[in-house]
Order: sequence, then structure tokens, then C-alpha cells
Amino acid sequence: MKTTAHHFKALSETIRLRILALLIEGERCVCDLMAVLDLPQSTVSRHLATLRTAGWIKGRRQGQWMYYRLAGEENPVQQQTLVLLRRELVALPQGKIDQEALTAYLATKDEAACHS
Amino acid sequence: MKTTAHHFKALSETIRLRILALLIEGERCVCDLMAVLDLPQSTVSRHLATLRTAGWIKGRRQGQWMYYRLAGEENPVQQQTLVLLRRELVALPQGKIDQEALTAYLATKDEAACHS
DNA sequence: TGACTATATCCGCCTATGCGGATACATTAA
DNA sequence: TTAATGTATCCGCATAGGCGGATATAGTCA
Repeated sequence: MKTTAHHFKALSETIRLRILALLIEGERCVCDLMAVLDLPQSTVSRHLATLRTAGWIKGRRQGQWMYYRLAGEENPVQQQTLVLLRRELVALPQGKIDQEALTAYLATKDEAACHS
Repeated sequence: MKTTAHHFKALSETIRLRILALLIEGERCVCDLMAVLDLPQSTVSRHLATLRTAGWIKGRRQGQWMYYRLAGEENPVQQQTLVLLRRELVALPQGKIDQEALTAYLATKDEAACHS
């Protein structure tokens, strides 16, 4: 039960929910997330570590960049919770704002940068 | 999104998950929960308040006693999360232990006490 | 190799939150 | 009303966890 509590604790912060929402449409590199969230690199990285430790996301290194994507396939409760979250988060105001910010950022992003 | 984070924060402690598990089969008074959890009355009451504030449970006063039951009907995500939790929590070791402790306690409980 | 970029982790600081005894409030019964 | 019981809230204390600059690590490129 401690594990279950740990899973939910990772979802108990707005920033981490925003990160999950940004990963719904596919994997993102840390620089994308930093740009949209407008937070220091160390803060973003720490929240990503929290989500990863709790099993909600997985990271993949490609060159200098780390790409994160939604995970939780191993745990049925997590998997189904993600189904609920996918529906919920994109519908919330902040979810929409972030999604638009992401789209705008990707449009201006240098093609030579980490293209996800 | 702050609200969603708040909902999950309430599920981020083992004790509160244990309380939810104990309410799965129906409403319980605070004294029942205290007996099973073996925690001070103030501690149990505080966690109940946390769950109530987050919308996971509802309380009903009957005489001197307060009876709590699962809630969350208003919020679709909460409602569906409860469905997942019902399946999950009773299957966990602590859930089974608490359920047995509850059964044992109810068997020895004075008939004159708050009979739930 | 050395310079550069991206990310992770460390650190001290600060706030949030849990703890449980003490107290306040609510209800019942005599 | 007074006493007794059940529950909620208050209080000071201790710990967990967030913050973001500084530093360490990992990878790339020249």
C-alpha cells in the first residue's frame, strides 16, 4: 500500500500534472518542457525524476538529449489512471494553455535543435 | 489542475488509503476506524478531514457518532479512481489485514455501542 | 584532448504537512 | 444543568519535500 501511496504522491503537484499533460501526445525532451513550463532546469529535472521514480514516465537518451514519455504499463492501476488523466488534463484550462505554448514553441524552434 | 493535484495528494498517505479500504464495504464510525488502525483519535479524525475536504468521503452524524462513507460521485475522475482503488486496495496485504481486524473487532463489539 | 551543451544531482533554505496530547464542541442521559 | 462520551480542532514540534543556484556528469564536436 506504501507503493500505491507513493504513486499518488507523485501526482500531488500541479507542475507534475502539467508535465504529464505535455507528454500525452508523445515524448518530449527536457528543453521543450523547460520552455513551456518556464521553470529552471534543475526544477524541471527534479520533477521528472519524481515522476520517473514513481513509474509514471520513462526516459530515453538520444545523444545529449533526454526524451521522456508516459509509462506505467506494468501497473494496472497506474495504466488505468493514466487513461483517466489523458481525458482530464487536456480539458483543464492549464492543460490547454500549455498545449498551445508547446505548439507555439515547437513552431519557432530551430530545426537543428533536438527535434522531437 | 490544482484541484486534481489536491485530490491525489489526499491519496498520498498509507493511512488514508487504509481508511478508504475500510470504507469499501460500507460506512463506518470513527470508533471502528480507530480500533482497526490503532491510532490516536486526533490522528484518525485529521485524516478523515483530509479525505473529506478532498471529496473522497462523506460524513453523516447520527447521535454522538459520525459515520463516514466513500463519496466522489460528483467528479468523474474521482469516481473512476475509486473503482480502481476498490479493486486494488482489498488485494493488498495491508488491506486484507485491516479487513480481518475489522471483522474481529466488530464481532467483539458491544451491541449497545454504535452499531454500524 | 578541451570547449561546449544538455541533464542530473547536491546544497542550504524555507514552507507544508504529519504527529499526538490538550482542548473545544456536540450529543446524550441522568 | 451536570456528567459522560464521541468527534473535531488547536498547538508546538519534527520531518518531508519544494525551491533554484551551484556543481557534477554525460555526450558532442572540433
